[in-house]
Amino acid sequence: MVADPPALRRADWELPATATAALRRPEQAAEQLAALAAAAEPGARLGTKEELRVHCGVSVGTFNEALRLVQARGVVDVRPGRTGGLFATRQSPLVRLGNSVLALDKDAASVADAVRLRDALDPLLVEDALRHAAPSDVTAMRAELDRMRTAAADLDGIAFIHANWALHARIADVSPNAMLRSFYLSLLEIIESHTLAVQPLGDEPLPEYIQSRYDLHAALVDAIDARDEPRAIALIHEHNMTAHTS
Amino acid sequence: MVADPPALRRADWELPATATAALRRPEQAAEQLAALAAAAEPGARLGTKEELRVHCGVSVGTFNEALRLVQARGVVDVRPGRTGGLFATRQSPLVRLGNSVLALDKDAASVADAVRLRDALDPLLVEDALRHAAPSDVTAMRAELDRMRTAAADLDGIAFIHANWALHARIADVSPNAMLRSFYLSLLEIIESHTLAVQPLGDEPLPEYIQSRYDLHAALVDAIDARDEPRAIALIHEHNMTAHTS
DNA sequence: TGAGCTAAACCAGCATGGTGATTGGAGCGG
DNA sequence: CCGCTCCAATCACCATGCTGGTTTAGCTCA
Repeated sequence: MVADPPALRRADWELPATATAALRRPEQAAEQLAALAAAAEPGARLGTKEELRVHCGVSVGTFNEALRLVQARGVVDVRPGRTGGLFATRQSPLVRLGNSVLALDKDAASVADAVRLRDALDPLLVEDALRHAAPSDVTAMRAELDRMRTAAADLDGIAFIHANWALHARIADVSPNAMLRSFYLSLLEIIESHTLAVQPLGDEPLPEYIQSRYDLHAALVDAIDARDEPRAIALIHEHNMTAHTS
Repeated sequence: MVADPPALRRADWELPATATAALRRPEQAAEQLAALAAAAEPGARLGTKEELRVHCGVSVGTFNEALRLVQARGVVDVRPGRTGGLFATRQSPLVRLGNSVLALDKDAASVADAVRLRDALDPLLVEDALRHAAPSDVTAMRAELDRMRTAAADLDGIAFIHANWALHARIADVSPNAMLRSFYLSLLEIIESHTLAVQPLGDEPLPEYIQSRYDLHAALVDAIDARDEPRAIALIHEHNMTAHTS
């Protein structure tokens, strides 16, 4: 039995360039660890750091980096002491959701998809706003409404749509559902980062379109303020039927 | 000017136990880096590894771990070469979404919230299924439907609801919208991990309730198969008005 | 038997020093 | 002026060895 010699030079560890590209060693090791953890029962002991480090074939520092990554992903748990080591963690669905979103390809987030999702979630947020909006929340909404009105008067489409998003964000802020809030706000960001200006649906002239959008949102905030649920729901549906931003 | 001495012993680096708890040094350093990156313009050079390592007051290994973390979060970018170093990155909304979900408190995912979200997304998935379902997809759906029927015949509520979820997952699989798919499937997982059995709405006896749920889903798959959009939409709305699982 | 101590096996940091790749500027010859 | 080579800065790994905390198996002893 020969102890394998230390990998002092790069050639000793750098595997053939084919298909290795772009993935650094810590990430490779992290993948191995994640695979190990996924294959094991939750709570199972995977081994000591040293054992697994050797198994991954990396140095201490690199292994610590890999470990930190999988730990951040909530896939493994490290425990000290005599019976310590690495343990597979039961992955909560929420963590899986986070990771699956992170794993999503960058261009997987088409704006059209995001808009569609946002439209589906809008009614929920309006519902929540109806139920939970405090006076201060409504005040914040009206402030954004003012910005929209100013932008509409200036015919500044860019400012208008930004104020519009801000209003929707204010509405979302009211929801007690953290998941919904977080997701909706991110959708808004996705849309915002790809959208340049307002654009009416069909042939309606822009000033009239902006004005009608403003009126609709003002009515929505009024309905929320008045706790007029049917009206608010109707308005948000109209909102999503007539909007078109690109 | 005195060069500060090496921190050879633990007392040299371990700051007073108050308020430090639970956050390891690599995470602390990662926070510092993230703050730096957030304060800077996207693309700005934050400094060399060595400079920032000293700024964070940690050792090389620890700093590398911190670096790997913020890199995984996509907030910084490390570049080699003479003009290399750390650079602030423009964080994509999708990455922010992923991180915000990961940051969500574990108990933030109440089942009720998840159910509400799922119900809001169901119509979108049915729409997508109507548009994109291939014959093989429908076959898969019918297989789950069979499992539901068997479970219904056995009056096995557990098996029934699992088959039901599997059917919904099949429907979701058809959607070309990766974000929607991913999110919906995770919601299903959240619900699944907290739900024990079917429970009818109101006083309807269980066998009849299960039968009616089966009929509804069977009709839905038929409508998808027949590309009968109005009917499918109507069914999914009925689905979400009458369901109650806990 | 049971309470208490010891020591082994872990992990978390630290420091130092080395090889090799990547990058861009500086200098030089044609 | 252009292209070439060379070099300094910087990163990505590697190896080794140290201090000190935590956990528990196992032993001792009343």
